[in-house]
Amino acid sequence: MITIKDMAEMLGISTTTVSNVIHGKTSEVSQKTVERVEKLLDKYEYVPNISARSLSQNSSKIIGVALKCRKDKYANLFSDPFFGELIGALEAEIRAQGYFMMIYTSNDISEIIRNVLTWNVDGLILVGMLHDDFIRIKSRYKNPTVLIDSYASREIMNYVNIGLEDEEGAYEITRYLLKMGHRRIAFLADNMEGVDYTRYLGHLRALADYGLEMKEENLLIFHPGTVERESSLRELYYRVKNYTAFMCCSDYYAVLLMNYFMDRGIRIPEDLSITGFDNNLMSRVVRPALTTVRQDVTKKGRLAVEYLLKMIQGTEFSEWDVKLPIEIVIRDSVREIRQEDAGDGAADSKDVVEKADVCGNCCNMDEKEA
Amino acid sequence: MITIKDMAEMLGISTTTVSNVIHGKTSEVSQKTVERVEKLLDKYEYVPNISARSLSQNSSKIIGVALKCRKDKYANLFSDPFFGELIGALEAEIRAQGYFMMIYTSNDISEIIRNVLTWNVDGLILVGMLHDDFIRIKSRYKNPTVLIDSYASREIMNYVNIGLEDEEGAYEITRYLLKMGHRRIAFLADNMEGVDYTRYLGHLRALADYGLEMKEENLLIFHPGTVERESSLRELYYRVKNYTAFMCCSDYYAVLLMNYFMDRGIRIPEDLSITGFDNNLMSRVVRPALTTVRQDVTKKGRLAVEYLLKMIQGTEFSEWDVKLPIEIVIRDSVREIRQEDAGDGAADSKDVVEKADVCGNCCNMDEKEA
DNA sequence: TTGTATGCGTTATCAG
DNA sequence: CTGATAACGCATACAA
Repeated sequence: MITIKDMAEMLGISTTTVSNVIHGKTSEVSQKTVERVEKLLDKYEYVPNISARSLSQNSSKIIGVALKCRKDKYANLFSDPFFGELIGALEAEIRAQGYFMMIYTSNDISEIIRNVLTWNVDGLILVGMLHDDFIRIKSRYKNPTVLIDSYASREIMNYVNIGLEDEEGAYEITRYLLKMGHRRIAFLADNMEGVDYTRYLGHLRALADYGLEMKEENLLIFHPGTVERESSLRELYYRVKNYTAFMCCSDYYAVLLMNYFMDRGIRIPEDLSITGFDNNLMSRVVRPALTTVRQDVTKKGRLAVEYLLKMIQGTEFSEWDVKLPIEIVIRDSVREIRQEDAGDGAADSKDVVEKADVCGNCCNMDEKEA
Repeated sequence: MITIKDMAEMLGISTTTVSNVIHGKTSEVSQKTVERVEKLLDKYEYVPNISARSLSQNSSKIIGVALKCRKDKYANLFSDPFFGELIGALEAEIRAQGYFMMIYTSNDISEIIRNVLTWNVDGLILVGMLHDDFIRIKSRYKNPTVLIDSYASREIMNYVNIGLEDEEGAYEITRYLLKMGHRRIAFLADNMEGVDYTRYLGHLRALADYGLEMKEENLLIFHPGTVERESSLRELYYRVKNYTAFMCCSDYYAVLLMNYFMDRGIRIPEDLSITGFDNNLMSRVVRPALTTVRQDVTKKGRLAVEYLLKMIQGTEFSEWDVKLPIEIVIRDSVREIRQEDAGDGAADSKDVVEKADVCGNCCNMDEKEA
């Protein structure tokens, strides 16, 4: 590892000159010197030491990406293809802009804060944070920050969020279910804050349009990492006859349920309709293909990086709330039911046969490692 | 951001003493001073500056993870859940060990080298590199390096690879297909080097056991990123009647093909059997569930980090080649055919109906961004 | 056109 | 027990 100092000594010139050549401040340097330096640069394949540069410039060229994983410690967050896609998009864009990406996944906000400060990252992207988390981080970390999929309240300064028309998406897909004749619809989420809560509001609005109220027994909340448990799935299975449709807050859950139910003889969509949210790889690959809400994850990632860099370069957004459009993707997981059927919905689900589970691993995915 | 110097000044003591307290070298410091320093540490929530530490220690606490993506520039590598799982496992383990992870995905080896050197990473994990790439990297980067899923030749020093019983896996699953009566088996891979080539060898060995030879038309190679193209899929579709089974080198491809074929009326496994490799999320979620080769991705990641840290701590492995065991997972994507049927295999595939593609996005996933 | 000097935050050596 | 000082590699203000 050759350094600027080494080369300066070799050529009998000062480090300043070498540095100037490296940074193309060639107007200040004689042509001869430039050539001599460049020859060495090339010969020894000089690579700058970022730590040193960070220290002297007080800028690290790192973009931190922090994901709060509310799951168990050992669960693998990236099992959900949504996160895989998002991380991939972020990485590509960050690199394309000449920055470096450092990921932190933790359920401990102080750990995230420590990491971000210790690396002196130039900017921070927070995924799926709740209001309080954001406040805590901002109280210690002063550099530009962009949120993805967060719903922090408006009082905060420098609030930039790249989100989705969540309310609209939930509204539209609920309306679709209603239009298809469904009346007893279960709403499944893993929390009642942020994104999921907003989707819940959209769900309510659609119901209201049809003069319906949300019944308590239709609201199914399973904390993150618990839906995958056999006990939860079994519970849902026993309650399935109460509904004609499940509306899930992610494709991940929808696909999980769909397979669990199908493996036990419930026909989708004949006995039960089901919808997802995200339009990720699995929703397209599963059969029957999942009716869901499309979002452009790649664009989400790219926009987040774009805004962040603008902020790093000095642009001030005192408040900015991007909501990417959604789109309903109708595939094959929802059936139309005539209104007179609606009353007894999955009535024929009494025929359900307890079948061997050919998908054992699938249901316990996240428990494997624990 | 308070620094050691700041605190030293406040207390009227030297930075050395503060540093000693921070690192628990408390035997050298009086009890009083320790307390005074700790109070400040706490009050100002001191966080060390890693750049400075890197510089003075010549050790960055960073583990680099480099993925060579041979796909198009804009393709998202993490679409394949295998990589998502692997990255998740690596991240968790690296963090648990008190290190930081920095990811580079690039098809340009020099770029990877530059990044690794510029950050002075303490250790490097290379995923899916070929022999030449490894040599190039090692010629410039001298710190510990662990390979994942590589097949570099044995002459190299400090060669540590965490791999799989690839040959065995391919052998077993091919034998299974043969046992089920299949004789006209297509072998689908995206290259003929490294992992895929080893799997090919296993495939050949199984065929030989049955006194069969590999026919040229049974070897299907599609370069990375090209299988997803409509044209490739269509080509495969037209050739499908020549085979009774497809053996794919990844679940990703298997699932891709399976859905494309099914959407066009080919019944799986009745008309065509299909197998994968990895046992990732999709293989479990798809229907018919995919018969495949199981590997423990989480363990792969954990082992890689484990070995790397041992090397960083000074253990010398002059050569080490871990091959994790595989296991055939029999699900529903392969049917048994009587030997007399084998001759005309997918004969009834002449009934195939060209159906609307309900899975439009799926096939062009990677082209969306291009 | 080139060089000198200084600072960034931390750790380590060695002397008091 | 404590402190002064140098060193890590780079960039920059200021001199020459």
